[in-house]
Amino acid sequence: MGIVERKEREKEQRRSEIIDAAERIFFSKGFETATMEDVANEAELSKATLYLYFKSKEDLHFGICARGLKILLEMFKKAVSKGKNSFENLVEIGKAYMKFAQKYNNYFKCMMHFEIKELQDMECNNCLLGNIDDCPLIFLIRIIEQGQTDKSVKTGVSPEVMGHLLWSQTTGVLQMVNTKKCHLFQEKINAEEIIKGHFKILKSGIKKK
Amino acid sequence: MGIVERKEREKEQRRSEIIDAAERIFFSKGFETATMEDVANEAELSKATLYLYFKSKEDLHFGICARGLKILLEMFKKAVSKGKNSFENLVEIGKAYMKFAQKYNNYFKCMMHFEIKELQDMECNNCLLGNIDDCPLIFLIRIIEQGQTDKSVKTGVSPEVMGHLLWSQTTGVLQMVNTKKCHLFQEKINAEEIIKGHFKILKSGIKKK
DNA sequence: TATATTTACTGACTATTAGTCAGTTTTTAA
DNA sequence: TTAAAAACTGACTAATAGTCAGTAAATATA
Repeated sequence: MGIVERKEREKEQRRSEIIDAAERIFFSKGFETATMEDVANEAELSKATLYLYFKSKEDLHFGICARGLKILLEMFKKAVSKGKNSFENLVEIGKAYMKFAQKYNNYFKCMMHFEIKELQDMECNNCLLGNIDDCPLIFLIRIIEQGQTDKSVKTGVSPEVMGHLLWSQTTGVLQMVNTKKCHLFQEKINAEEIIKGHFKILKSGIKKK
Repeated sequence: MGIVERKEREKEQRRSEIIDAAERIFFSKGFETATMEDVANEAELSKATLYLYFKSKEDLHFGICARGLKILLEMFKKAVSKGKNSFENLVEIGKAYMKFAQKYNNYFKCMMHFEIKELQDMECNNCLLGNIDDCPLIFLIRIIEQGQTDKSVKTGVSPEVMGHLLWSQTTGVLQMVNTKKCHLFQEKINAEEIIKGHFKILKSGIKKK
């Protein structure tokens, strides 16, 4: 009977509408300041209803992050069709991550904010990435594997280690650029320049030849 | 009259005792979970008294961070006496940061946690580093300047940009290693290896020659 | 069609905690 | 000895995450 399916669809729909509302509220007011009551009003539901769909504010926060990760993974997938070889694909992935942090900077901030929190409820106690099967980091590692196979990427560091490194280094840079704008302005440093420099360093290192 | 000086000393002392108590509580219970009441009990003062010394929980949190930054700067200063030239000093500074994040991982976490928060009270709305005159990042930039002068460090990227980059890249890596232990274990990756790889990449880049 | 059951939802509640303030105690000055 | 200033606190408020008993709506059953 199709009623069960329809109900499931509607349930998923509600869940999605709540995340929509949460995004509008969280993105405009900030995660700390926004309240579940705010989200409930925005979603035209009672607060208690939110708790039928999300077990905590944290869980709702994670719901938004999951969307962000999905977008990011799609961008990574598109990026790898651009390069001539795996090394260039890595560069493209880097650019994609950069673009994501700019274009979807609300999602990016959301994810950073979630990562650093002392999580209470989540099974996997400390890792956003670990909660998503098909995650950008795993995808990145696969490309590095390919690159080491087709000899376009340096060996000597395992794909897992290199993947975690590129990911965390780039995340660190984007975090600085995205969340510390005022500091950069004080120092009269331009975000573009930072990111250009990041790729430059990653490619050729800091020691003068 | 020495009474004024003594009073000032005692006031500073109290402030310091409160931070001591806050560290014990925050480090053991976590920043979110720990309450001002907990800190007050630990400091054997009333909660209201805490607010005579710190204008908010955030401000107290910042008090702990400031201690961490002070320790880190001292470690940076010690580190630069080790290398033969400025390039090697940079490597030593990197190692020092790494050691700091391990040995004083409570302070490190505290600082990361503070950085990501949506700050309300602080004058400089978004930057921990901007609140400290004599900060590790500025120190790092000075060493890069020296390195570019004595030709041991590559030019082409300004000291400010390179400093921000090395800082944020390394922070990103340490953040991953320090706050996502469980994820690393799942992937069977060792923290040492990550950090070794980080320096390797920073020095020579990722592209196979 | 009438009734029972399951599902979706909510108003009113509790518990917790950051931050405040009027007032007390202690120390210093006159 | 008394007045003034400084250090401190108990008892409070306001805000908000999370709960729960109960209502309303949709679906299944007879």
